Amino acid sequence: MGFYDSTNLYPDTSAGYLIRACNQLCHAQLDRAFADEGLTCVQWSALVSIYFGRAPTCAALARDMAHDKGAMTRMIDVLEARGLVRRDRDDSDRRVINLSLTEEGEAVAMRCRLKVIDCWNGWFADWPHEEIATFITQLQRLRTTLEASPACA
Amino acid sequence: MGFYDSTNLYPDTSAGYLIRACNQLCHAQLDRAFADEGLTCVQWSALVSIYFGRAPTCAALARDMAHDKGAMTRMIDVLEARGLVRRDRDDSDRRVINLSLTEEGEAVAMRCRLKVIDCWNGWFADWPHEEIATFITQLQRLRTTLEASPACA
DNA sequence: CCCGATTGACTGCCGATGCAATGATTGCCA
DNA sequence: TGGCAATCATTGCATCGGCAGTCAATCGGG
Repeated sequence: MGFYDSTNLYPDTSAGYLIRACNQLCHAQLDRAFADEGLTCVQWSALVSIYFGRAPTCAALARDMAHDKGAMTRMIDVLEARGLVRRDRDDSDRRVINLSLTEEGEAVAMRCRLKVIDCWNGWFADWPHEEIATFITQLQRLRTTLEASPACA
Repeated sequence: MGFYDSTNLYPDTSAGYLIRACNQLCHAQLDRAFADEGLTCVQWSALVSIYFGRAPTCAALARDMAHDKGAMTRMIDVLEARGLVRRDRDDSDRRVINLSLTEEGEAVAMRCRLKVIDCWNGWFADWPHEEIATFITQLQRLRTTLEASPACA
């Protein structure tokens, strides 16, 4: 019935294993690429999420990035202290603190974005564009599934 | 030339962003699935890598999992203390310590493997098998590229 | 109108991770 | 043969992330 059974799930054929490895390697490389901006890969992701309006608040940002809420608060502390992010309490709902980028925050995020574009174009250099597109679509699909899956047996 | 440019790299279309999200979500779910065995997702990966002979030593295991070498030592400490992993100093090269699973280690790893198979079959339930296969192939390819890429501009 | 449930931000605590340095061992090359 | 580089395991150190708990604000049902 299913794709996997006891005869074909090995480290080298396991989607989870491969995704983990890709994430680790990509993460490490981007961290190095961002070093001269004093940013972390994760911090940059947060800036971009805010920039493109995916996450108006701290809790939404944590959900969007599948990141811990508490850790996110501390991370925004850092980014705010560096003058990259602004916190403004919401008028209609006083629990909420709205996030936005400062001018410098936008500038840094966009500079780093160019670096990321270069990295990925390098890694995808040999791939037909069509194949990249389906790969991205599949990742989106998997992500949606995982978000919807509350637990597994 | 490249696939990405300033007009199409967004959180929702970025491979890195999506891979990170999938990894986080999958990781969290597997951690919960392994809770009754007292194992972490990462610990299980280590057991499996050893089991299938991908990583005879601690350093090789760290490389295979794109994990920190120092952290790996401590992780093996834990697994050894629980009686899941054995350490044996190599005869020919006295620097290296060979790793192997105890009987209980094998048993735990295989029990967890069944859970992982169930999880992934659930997540891939709607996918044609052919599509899953190409997805895995693409992940392998990306992993190889990332391993070979020393740095990026 | 009030009380319980929910949501958002924040904090303390613990374990895990990444980095750098150390000591021991081996291999290589002049 | 002697010394230098590389590799392996290990260990501090600082940081980060996940979990649980707290407080404040909002929402919804009786």
